[in-house]
Amino acid sequence: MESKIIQNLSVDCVVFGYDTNTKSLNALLIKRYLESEDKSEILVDDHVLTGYHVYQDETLDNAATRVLKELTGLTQQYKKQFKAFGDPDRLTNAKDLLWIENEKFDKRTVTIAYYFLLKTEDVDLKNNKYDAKWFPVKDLPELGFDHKQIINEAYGDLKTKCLVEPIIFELLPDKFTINEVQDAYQSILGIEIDNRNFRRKLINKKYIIPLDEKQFGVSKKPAKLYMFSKDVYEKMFQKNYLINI
Amino acid sequence: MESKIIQNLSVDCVVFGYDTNTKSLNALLIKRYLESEDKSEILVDDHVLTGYHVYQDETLDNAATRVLKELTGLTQQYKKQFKAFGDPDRLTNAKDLLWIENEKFDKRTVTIAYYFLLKTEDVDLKNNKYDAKWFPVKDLPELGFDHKQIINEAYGDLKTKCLVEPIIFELLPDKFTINEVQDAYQSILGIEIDNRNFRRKLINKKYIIPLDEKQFGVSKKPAKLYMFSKDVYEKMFQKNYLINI
DNA sequence: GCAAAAGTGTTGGTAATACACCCATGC
DNA sequence: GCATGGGTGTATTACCAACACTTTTGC
Repeated sequence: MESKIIQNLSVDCVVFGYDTNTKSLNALLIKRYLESEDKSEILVDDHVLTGYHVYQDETLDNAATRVLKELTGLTQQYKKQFKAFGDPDRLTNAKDLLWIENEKFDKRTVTIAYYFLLKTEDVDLKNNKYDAKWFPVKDLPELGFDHKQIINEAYGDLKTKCLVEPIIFELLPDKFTINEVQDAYQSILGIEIDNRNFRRKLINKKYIIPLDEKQFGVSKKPAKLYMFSKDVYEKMFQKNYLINI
Repeated sequence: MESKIIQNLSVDCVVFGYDTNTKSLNALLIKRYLESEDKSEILVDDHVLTGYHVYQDETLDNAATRVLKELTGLTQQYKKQFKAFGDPDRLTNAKDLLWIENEKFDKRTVTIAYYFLLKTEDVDLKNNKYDAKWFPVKDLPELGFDHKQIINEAYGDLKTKCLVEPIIFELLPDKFTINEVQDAYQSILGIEIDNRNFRRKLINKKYIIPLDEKQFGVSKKPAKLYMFSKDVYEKMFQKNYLINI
């Protein structure tokens, strides 16, 4: 027995994928395309986030996880519910109205927005049934609904959060070099960091574990690899209560 | 013409009020009371957050502001939308079901939860039409629905946020003493802070403005008063990008 | 004059910043 | 052997943490 969907409630997923090679934070978007009935005219041709209605018997978190799995096959990624978007006019520009009419959902739909953190390379886009593609967060295409706003707010939340929580490691491979971490911070925050100071700071953390391994297959001097220990991190931060206003 | 409500969507407001005298962070709760038809039996007698359904033509933020105004008369308080709660079973314990039947709203209602920060003394509870009362966050009464969870998550968010943003001043009067700030931090975070270090730290901030005024009407040595300048604060923090993981 | 809370200084350690060159490797 | 990115050290300054007594006031 299929469960029914809640007409006026959806989840939307901002899927952030970081690409270590291009040093770019990307968002995964799907195509929205609609022709007129006689196919003479393109009515809608832009991109949107993946999302879907919430089922009657489903939690919000599960709905988001389901949508992510449907899109990427992945299930265990870092997930955060970061905001609900529910303005009465959030779906009411001309293209959106056409689309809604076609898809038959409620003009006043509230969406619970999540973002996911993962590595671009973890998603196989070949044969993706939604024709999903990565777009740099700093160079987004035309977006339907209020999805540009949703992505930008998610990005803002991510920037704030990565200053105080070690979520940068969700965006990097399990084994990484110090410079890769630095590049990720620089790219995401749009700042420059002094390499010597950054190395010292990171290497001194007990939860940054040096490995007896180096990169291979790189065309220059291979760098030492490290990993992040969530266990060590969490044990340390029973205490950390530093007021920093 | 009255606008229609959205049956399965509500906002709930965690109204935090800090009491400078008792040094207690409180939440404002209203009574939920229901008798059986013959009045022989009390069916429901506990407390809940204030909340209400969202109207069709209303933003989520406006719904929350409306609910706060209805309850307290206040309109300009610090407000944060912090999470949506939408588990299918969030309103399904026995008392909640009785209540829902009586009030005729949807068992599967998603609520967008906000918290507000203000001073206990700003709210006049005399003649409050909802019979609202303050309860210390650390000593909550029996609560209906999932409202204990909502309050606790709001409190958690507040604790995190007051470490990195100057929202503590939303909870204090415009003119405050250094010790009042310290007391507020200690009470909210449940920590002890060294008074000398704390004073030095705070007084050195350019956005903590010393006033040519002292307390009066206190029964011991009156303390110097300060105020917080949001303008100065915001001008400073164009830059502050310190990674602190 | 006394109870209560306000207010005050120093030291040692830790962490942030600023800054420029050598090194190891693959090709 | 050379181009590329990896890796290194020091001095200065700023902030944090620990710690106990004196001062001012209202009563």
